Amino acid sequence: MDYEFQKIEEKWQKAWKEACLYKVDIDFSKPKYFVLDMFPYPSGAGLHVGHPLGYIASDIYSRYKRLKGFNVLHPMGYDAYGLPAEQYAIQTGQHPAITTEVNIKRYREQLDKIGFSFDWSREVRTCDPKYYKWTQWVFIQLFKHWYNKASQKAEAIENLISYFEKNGTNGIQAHCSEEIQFSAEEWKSKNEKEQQELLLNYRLAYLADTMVNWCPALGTVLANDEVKDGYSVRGGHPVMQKEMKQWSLRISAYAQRLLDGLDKINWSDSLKEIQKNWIGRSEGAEVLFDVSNSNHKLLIFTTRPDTIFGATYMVLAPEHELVNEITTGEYKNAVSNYIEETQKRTERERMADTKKVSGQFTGAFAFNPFTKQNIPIWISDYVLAGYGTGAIMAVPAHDSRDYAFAKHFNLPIVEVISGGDITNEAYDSKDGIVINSDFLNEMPAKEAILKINDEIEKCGIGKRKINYRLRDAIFSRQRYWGEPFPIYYKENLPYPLDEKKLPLELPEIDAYLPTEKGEPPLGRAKNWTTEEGYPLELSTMPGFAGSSAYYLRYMDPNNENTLVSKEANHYWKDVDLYIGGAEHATGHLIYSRFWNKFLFDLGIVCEDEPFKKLINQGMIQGRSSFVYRIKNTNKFVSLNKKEAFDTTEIHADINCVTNDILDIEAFKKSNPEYANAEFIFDEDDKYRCGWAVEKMSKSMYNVVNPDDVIVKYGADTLRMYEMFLGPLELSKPWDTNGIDGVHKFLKKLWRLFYSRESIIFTDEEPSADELKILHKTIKKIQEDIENFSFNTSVSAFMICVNELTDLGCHKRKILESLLIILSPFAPHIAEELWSALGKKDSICKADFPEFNAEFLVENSFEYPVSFNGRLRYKLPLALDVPVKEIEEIVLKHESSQRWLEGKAPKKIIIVPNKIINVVV
RNA sequence: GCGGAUGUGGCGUAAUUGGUAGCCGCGCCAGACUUAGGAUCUGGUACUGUAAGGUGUGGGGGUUCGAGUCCCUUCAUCCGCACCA
Repeated sequence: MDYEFQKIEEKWQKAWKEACLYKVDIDFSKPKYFVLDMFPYPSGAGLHVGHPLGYIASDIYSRYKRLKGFNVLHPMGYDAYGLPAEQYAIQTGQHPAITTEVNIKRYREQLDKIGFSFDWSREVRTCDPKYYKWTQWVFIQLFKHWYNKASQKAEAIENLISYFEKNGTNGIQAHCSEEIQFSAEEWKSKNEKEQQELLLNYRLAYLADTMVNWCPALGTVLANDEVKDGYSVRGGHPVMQKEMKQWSLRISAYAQRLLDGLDKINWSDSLKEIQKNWIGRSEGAEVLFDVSNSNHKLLIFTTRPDTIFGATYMVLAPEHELVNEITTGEYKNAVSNYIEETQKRTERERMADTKKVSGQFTGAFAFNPFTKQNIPIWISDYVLAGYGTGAIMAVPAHDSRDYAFAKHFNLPIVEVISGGDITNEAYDSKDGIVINSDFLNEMPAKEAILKINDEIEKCGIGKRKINYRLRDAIFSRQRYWGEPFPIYYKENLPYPLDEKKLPLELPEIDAYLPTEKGEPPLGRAKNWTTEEGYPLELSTMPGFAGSSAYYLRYMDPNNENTLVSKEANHYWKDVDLYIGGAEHATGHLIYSRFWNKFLFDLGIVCEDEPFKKLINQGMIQGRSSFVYRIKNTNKFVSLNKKEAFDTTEIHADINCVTNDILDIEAFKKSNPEYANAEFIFDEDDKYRCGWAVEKMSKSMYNVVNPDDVIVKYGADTLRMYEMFLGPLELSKPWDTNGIDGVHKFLKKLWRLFYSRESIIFTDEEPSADELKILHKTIKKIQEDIENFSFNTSVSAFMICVNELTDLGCHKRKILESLLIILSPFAPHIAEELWSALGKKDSICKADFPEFNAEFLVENSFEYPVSFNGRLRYKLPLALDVPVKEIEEIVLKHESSQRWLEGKAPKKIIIVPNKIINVVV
């Protein structure tokens, strides 16, 4: 009887589906466990072998947890809105919903073949109105709430309104776009429109003019994390800065909580670090500088108030609102020229030459409140409008950027912290003693910061301030294929739709392009208004909208009355294990933490962090193969001989290559260009290819499709080989050649149950050796799974099966346990052999075997005996030999004589049951 | 520039957390069986040397009886951020 994986896998996949084996419900008799995968965007290319890596790992863990008695929620769905489907629609006229449907179907087929234990009854799709109803609903809640810094949580906008009615802004601690002040009377005297406008300053979802990353080629706005080096991440189109009225989410209100929350969650250090940097907290002070001969004051932010005596000039961002007002007559032209020039430069150009110093004096001076000196005010694009206050006090002696600027424009440099050599470079460090600074002199810099902050606050010229780099998230996209905003406009002001009207469904349009007026595609929709005739918002939501709360929807996917019921949320609580790629560090993973915290404030969810533990799986890279064509010929030379020729390296399709040997016939057929190719072979008449590890992609001809692997080796082999490749978190190249080893292992396992003719297991009692092998493996597998070290589990299984084969063990008591611990990794073969043992119920319902340490007890130990740390021979001894006696045995041992050379040893180290080391 | 991660055979990797470096698998070499096969099985395989031995975990230094593991330093690769005051 042979291992017919195709038949077996088909049979059990069907049986599991019919039995709804993986369907879960709330069950208070069992502890819950929620294992989540980052749901895929169903692209047209289908899955390649790298995509399921994380899914396999999470599936193994889910299956393991079930065997351990947990009620495991392990759902899957699709992040179905997105640019590629829309780009495809623009090109072909095909509705993106159709493309998406087709792609989802293909993904599902591929996923099903791998034998995952997903509860598909809970599937979500972000483009499904039943699903995005709740995305829209959360948006309305964000619109209807503001952030109270006093209570540190989101509160209903009605509370803010009644506060304004009583006190105006007096004493309010609200997170807002702009600090504004008005009295209760002023508030009450405003009309509806004016009040609504003011409220946008506080709402957590608000409409405002913002500088956005505009991508003309895609016709839309992009979030910061969707732009890299001035180009769009998707498509690589140029991105420019543009001011537009856009929806934003006030995520900055949650900056501190997002930072604090990182300490409570079990994520990798690198990922936490990325989020910390992205949030970018910095502690400092805001200080007001008077502009000389004027009533204007300049507010600056600094993290080094201790160096204020060294502030010899000031710099404003070119976009700073006071630039025009303070610039003196004779400098007006020069200043406006400079501003014009910086605006012309794209973001990318600005980043490309950060070393180039540029700036312009405004003619104005500011008064340094401590040195009592008038210092010149400059503008320069090295100061960013979007950070802090858009203005700085420049301390050239202790800030490298200020230093470069001062040197370039010949501005004074005054040393105020000792420890560096400011004739050469700025001394940026906080290690040093304050000098030239009046009452701060002789203090360590760190101490001086506290002292000067007190002084600044005492004088009323400023206050301590914490700044965050985290910007509010721009939430509008001028696109078709996304969630419509549940917003209509009355007198040009936004109002939320009645929640009972949700979902607001995406309308049909005649073309997936902007209108002639330059409106977004929804401008083409007919009757895109409320029943009363008010126009609806034309933008749609961005990609991260639908993924921000999907894990909550899985808890209660069909609930039509609420996002997630209290009952479901209190049972499933949060995601215990989340597996996905690190590329979402500053996008999805920060937005969904924000949404979750907001929903937590509203009492809708009971945990304030959504993902307790998170693992980033590494990327699977491609292993490309190369052939070497001699220039100007159609002749290819083998790797070993290529040095003698002038060659061009060309990607060969990896389907034509086995163990780096080129299949000549297949290669000739792979491209008409090669049909008549000639070859220079190695001595053994083989053509050897070169290789390199590269991204897996069509253009490199190195894509491996899981379907092909499954046809040839089966899903169980694929699953185990993906794990066998190496540690989950690491990137590693895929090399199909290695898969044989794993496949052979499964065949060898099969041989423990079946001979060529028949089933051969026995009911004999297991021997001590067999029990030892089994329990050693149980222990190892359990530890490995809990540490997510799946690669070492696979080799432990191989060792176990090798050893049992050597002992000729076919005993039921051993094999049963082995199958259970293997079943998370290779569920099909485990289920098949389980039923062959006569079991009626699925192996998924078995209990993970208890490890029993008694079976591992040894009665002797083979000591490695070292001389000066070098292993020389081995000495088997009983476990209970006393140290004193071991010493004697070692010294008398004939092998020792050679290394002692007649001398007495200086020292003998004996670690019982570990090692013996003789120091000579 | 700042922050994070990773460096071990020809390749993917392992090492009980300071105690026998190279487990498991690929590849390679040799052999067995055989309708010579991309099947199966057996043995070998870090480097060097005929051998005894010597060398060896990116490089250099240190702590220790003992270091892949700890400390200092340096190099390389990858990832993130980047004029963030």
